[in-house]
Amino acid sequence: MKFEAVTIKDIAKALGLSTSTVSRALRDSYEISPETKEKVLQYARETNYRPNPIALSLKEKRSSSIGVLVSEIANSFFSQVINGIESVAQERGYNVVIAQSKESYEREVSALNYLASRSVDGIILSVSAETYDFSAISNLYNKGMAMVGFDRIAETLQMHKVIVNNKRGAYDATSQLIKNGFKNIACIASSSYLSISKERIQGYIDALQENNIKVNDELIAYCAHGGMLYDEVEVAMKKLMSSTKKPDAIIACSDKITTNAMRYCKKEKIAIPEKLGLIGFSNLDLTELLSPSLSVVRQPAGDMGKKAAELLLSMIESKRAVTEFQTVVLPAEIHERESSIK
Amino acid sequence: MKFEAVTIKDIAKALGLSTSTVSRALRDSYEISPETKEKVLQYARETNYRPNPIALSLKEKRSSSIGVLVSEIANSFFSQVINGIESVAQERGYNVVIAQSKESYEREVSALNYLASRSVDGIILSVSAETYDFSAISNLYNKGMAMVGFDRIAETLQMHKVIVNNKRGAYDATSQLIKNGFKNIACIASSSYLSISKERIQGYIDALQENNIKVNDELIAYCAHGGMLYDEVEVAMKKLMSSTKKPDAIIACSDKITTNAMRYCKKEKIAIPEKLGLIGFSNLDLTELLSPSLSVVRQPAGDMGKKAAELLLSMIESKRAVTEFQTVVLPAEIHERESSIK
DNA sequence: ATCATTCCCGGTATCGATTGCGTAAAAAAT
DNA sequence: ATTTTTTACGCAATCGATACCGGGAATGAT
Repeated sequence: MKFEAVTIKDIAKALGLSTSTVSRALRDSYEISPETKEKVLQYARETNYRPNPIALSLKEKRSSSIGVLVSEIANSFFSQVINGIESVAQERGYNVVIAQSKESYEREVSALNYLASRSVDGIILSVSAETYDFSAISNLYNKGMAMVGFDRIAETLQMHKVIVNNKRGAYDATSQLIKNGFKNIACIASSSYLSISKERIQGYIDALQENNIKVNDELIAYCAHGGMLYDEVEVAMKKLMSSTKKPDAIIACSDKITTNAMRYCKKEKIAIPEKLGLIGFSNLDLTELLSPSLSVVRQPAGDMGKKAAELLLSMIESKRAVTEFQTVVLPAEIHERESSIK
Repeated sequence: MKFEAVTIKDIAKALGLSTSTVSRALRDSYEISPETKEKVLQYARETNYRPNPIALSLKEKRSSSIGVLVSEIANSFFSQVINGIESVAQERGYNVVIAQSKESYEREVSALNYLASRSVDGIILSVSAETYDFSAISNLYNKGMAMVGFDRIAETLQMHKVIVNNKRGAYDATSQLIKNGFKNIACIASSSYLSISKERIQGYIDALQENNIKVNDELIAYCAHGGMLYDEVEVAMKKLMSSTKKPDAIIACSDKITTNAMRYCKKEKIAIPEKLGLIGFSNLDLTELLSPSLSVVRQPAGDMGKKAAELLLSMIESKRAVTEFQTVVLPAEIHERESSIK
């Protein structure tokens, strides 16, 4: 048995009316007599009639759905963002279609094409760690697809963006390590291509310079896959820990990097914070239960998702082309716990 | 500017052919001459033609999309399940539409109607903690909507189901606490309505009885919202800790309950495992970094999602009605760490 | 040269809902 | 009683793609 919904045609046939009359009755048109309206409405209620959204989409050339492209759903930050997006979308009658890039440029491009070919009305995306060529995105964008970027954004593209104050977050985190007596602070970032990496590293550098600490390139490491793989974080940690001036603290620039760095320390029995201070960007909601409790820079992920969805829907629903682009910058929260206090 | 894709009509007009010819050429019909085919295919490639899935959906009466209904996306277990579902769906040309119940029966029903009205071809769902009336689900199911349940299933409904061996998982976890010398073991479960609660409690009881420990109802607590709210877990913990025979260990039956119980202990300075042993169901991927490292029963969430998606797609794509229903039971993994070892 | 067959392709209905236009019947105006 | 207006509804096109049916032209057969 196949799921078959009641159509306007069924109602028309049952009541001996034409489909146009039924349609107009349902939309409460003045051209329909009160008695006919009542009959139609009652029958529609009884049969639990719902307009077929696919037929509507075809007619209206819009699908009332938005695509979300992230590197990985099973990542607390992204799932919190999706949570925010979904709440706004649901409220406004849109559904959310999700796709993952798994930090692969290739998968990102195919996911974009997939979403476009699935006729979503707009796309909210955070680029993969491998992405430095934004032409696939800009092509789609230039064809008129509504798009909003968040977190990892394509800097060169003119579009609405939702980010946190990454530089400030990293600056505050680094300053805090300095204030707590750490002298030789290293930084592990995601892929060097990413906007967030650049901004966070800049915040780190600014804090060092403001405290008259020389910036040492040897103490900056990158993870090409955004820390998704434990191994790349281990490599980065090994490199840092074997540098000529061994660091006494680390600022980690993403969720996965932070936790994988912690894993490495546990494995190598490096005491945190005694031997190595640690603070990292993270949206896990139990960092205070870690051992030691973890100091984090937290992004307001839910709010970011909500804001991105609102921007996208306003673009989709605006009559004329959008020419002014907003970059919404939300504040990052710092939670100082044990891991960054000597 | 609105996103406008190339249609079959555009191709027909450009090449001076009819839409039917173009359609057939694209589908490589024998009725079309090789020259015409080549012209059409080339033009389609140049213009990056993609068939409009909405038009196809309307014609074929299927949308090539599946709905997923979970209580909360931002929950590691569910996001891992969705991850698995998405990987299978993507591969088979389906997209995934997500909806959340937030543990509310009302939201669950409206989300179900929403998904059905959005013309998904099938639904994968895990019921909310509030749900004990499965009529909304069975109504939809009886109308012919393909559905697969996972984790929290509707026991009375005849449908494909994917679960873990909950009884065994809880049995093993409890046995382990007993083996480690805990004498007075309490259990905190989700809502008493849920299949998983019943099964896990049964596993707990079986383990106690097998070890000749009297089951004490005072030591079984429930969380109506599945532990989603910290407060309900705190209430449960307080109740347990003030019972006549104060427990020396706890088995927690969901992700949120486990971590919130740990939060409570931290807040109340109850030493784990010295004062209170703890083991819980959880799919967080950093439980080994917690303080103390947390003993968990872990569900193979990704595999559950994959299996559920495969079952659903086979249902959707099968010609005839499905009459034999599978219940796939995957093993739960036990990870013994510090929190359950005295 | 005439008829039949094959090859290629176009016309049109269909899916469900909306909407501009046309129109019969009833009501109102003259 | 005739004309005009209003009421209340149906017809048909539309959105994009597919598929059944039908038909013109070229080829082959007789």
